[in-house]
Amino acid sequence: MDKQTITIYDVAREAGVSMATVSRVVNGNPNVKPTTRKKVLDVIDRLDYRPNAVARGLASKKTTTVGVIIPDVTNLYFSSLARGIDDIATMYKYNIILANSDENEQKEVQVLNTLLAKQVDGVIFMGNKITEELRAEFSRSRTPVVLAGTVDPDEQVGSVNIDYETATEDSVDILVGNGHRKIAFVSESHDEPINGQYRLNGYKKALEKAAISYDDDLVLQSEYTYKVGEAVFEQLKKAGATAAVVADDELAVGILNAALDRGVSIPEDFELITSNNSKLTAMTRPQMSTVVQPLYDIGAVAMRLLTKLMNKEEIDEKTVKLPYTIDAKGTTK
Amino acid sequence: MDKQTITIYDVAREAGVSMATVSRVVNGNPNVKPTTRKKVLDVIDRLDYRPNAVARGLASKKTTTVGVIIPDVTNLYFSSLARGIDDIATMYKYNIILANSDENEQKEVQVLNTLLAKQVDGVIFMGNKITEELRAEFSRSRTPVVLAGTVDPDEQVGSVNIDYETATEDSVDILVGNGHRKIAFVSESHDEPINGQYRLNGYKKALEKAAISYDDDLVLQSEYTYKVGEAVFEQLKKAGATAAVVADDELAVGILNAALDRGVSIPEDFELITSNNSKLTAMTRPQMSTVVQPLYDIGAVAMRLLTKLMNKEEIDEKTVKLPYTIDAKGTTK
DNA sequence: GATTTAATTGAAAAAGGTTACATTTCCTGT
DNA sequence: ACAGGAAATGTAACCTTTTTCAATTAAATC
Repeated sequence: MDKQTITIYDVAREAGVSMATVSRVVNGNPNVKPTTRKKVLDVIDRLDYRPNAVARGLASKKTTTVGVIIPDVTNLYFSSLARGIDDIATMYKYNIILANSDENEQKEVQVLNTLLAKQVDGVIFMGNKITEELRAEFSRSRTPVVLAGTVDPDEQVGSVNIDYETATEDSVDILVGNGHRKIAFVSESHDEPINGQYRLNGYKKALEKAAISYDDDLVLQSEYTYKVGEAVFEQLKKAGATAAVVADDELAVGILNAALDRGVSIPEDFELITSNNSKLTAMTRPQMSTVVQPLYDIGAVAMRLLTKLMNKEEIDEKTVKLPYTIDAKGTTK
Repeated sequence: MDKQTITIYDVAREAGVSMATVSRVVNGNPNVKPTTRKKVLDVIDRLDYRPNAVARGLASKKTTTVGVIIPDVTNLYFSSLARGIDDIATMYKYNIILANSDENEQKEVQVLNTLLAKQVDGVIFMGNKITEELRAEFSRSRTPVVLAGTVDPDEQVGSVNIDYETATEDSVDILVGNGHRKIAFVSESHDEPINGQYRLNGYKKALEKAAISYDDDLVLQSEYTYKVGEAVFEQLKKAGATAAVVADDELAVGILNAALDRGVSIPEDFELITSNNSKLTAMTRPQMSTVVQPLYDIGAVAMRLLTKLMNKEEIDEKTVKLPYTIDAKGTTK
């Protein structure tokens, strides 16, 4: 019934040339006489021929599609990265297959496998921990992978991020400078190197510099959601914290609001620095002081790096660290 | 060098059967003798064979991939829909190609075309206005399309949304009930039927019921971003508005903060009802009163509807309206 | 044990392109 | 006018599956 899809054969026949020639003009191959090109182009236009990307992908072994594994599109941190990724992907004529993983290791592996089955030309992974299984899949397939906003201590694959350690150190420095001695550090699980290794290290270093002894009660592991803010704030108060560095904006807003709802003045009674500079940080009152990560750029650069990898271009540095700043807004003095 | 990709041929040879048989066991076709199945399965396991989805797509004319056109992943309204879409897609073994359109008509058409070229089995479109060109592409291709959070007055394609007209009417009713006579309506362009037709109608109806005459100065068209909130609020004050119904959460937060920053008490001096119930509405102080749209569900139901369409199942109703409620929180009395 | 009938399996034709290689056409110089 | 090389075009193999249809094998019937 819908046999009306017209193929390269039809064009070739109508134009009186071989399909190879049609293929050439479609792909912009210069080895075609201008008059022939015009003739073919006219037929393509008349027949409204649209090349079948699947067939093309099979024949050329390139799908111009990259897989993007994201914990949750609904999280502004990740969606900002994703936006950067997609824009650059579009610029280089790639499409994005986006898959939510919920940071669930099983889902991650499964999703990666279906992406590879679909023959994506590359993969951008956002998450936190690179499990052994994941790493194994990465190297088993010859498909290039770039991590965005994610670190792999082993540096096996490409990655783009910031220096989380010094960013956290800088944040704590500010709070120390404002006179705090009971500074909390709130992040997701320390199993994730980005938290348990880099950020925590930065936190410890800053404490050390200030000769403040490390207090386990001030280091909290919590999921990154708005609603746990209340509970976290309670814990912070119980531990006697007077300031906190928080690794996620949404969580930070939860903590901020929990404080405000309890009549705590911010930044007078409690100071807060968050880590991502997603849109949210400007939307609270007071506005949140934050590490300014170039979110969009992290995504964009990751995608750009991936294009190079897919092109087998020479790469000077597989791991790129983008600069960050710290924007002291309303939640710090 | 990477000729190590093993195909169905390799499996067939190793297992001593034809590729047809391998294909059958891979696809769970019951017409295979159990012993043969086991034999093939063993080889598949040993060789770690993974079917090539592209070849499969070419042969079967099904890619188990759907295209999703989204204005901006970074907007919580849309990303919430997207999350619903992806979850249901995953449930039905589909993947999502996500493409940002920026609500740019040209981009929309272009993106749709590349999605169709990639032979997606279906398309979910989020946007606002369905241009003629877009509609033409929709019907030219035989690919099923479902609109999510988007209306097509012509109801040519499937769509899932809420009743924007009554939702807006209800919102205005509340403000009227609170004694307001100068109620503003702020949305994006009225060229989009969802605003210019449905919401505006609801707004007018409510005014009429309350015998309030329509005042053009109280009806603003603005882009949906946080940063224009300031300017919009200024306009609202100038027009003498004492309350507003806003069609987008991010914009509403902008307006709210602009008011607060100017020392306007909310809801005492100014009331505000927003429209999407994205996460944001809970994050402001005061929390925003809002139309509660089942965002995730709109996406989920849209995707579910699309699976039916792709399956050529009988559909009772191509247009589904999900229920909404109104949650009067802190920005209304 | 011969026939039917049903269950398995295989051969080969798609599916719609790309591309290496062969062939033909076109120029240029002599 | 013709060799020689470049440019343009065509031929056909290939990419990896699915799927139709025919062929084979096994099971069932009397």
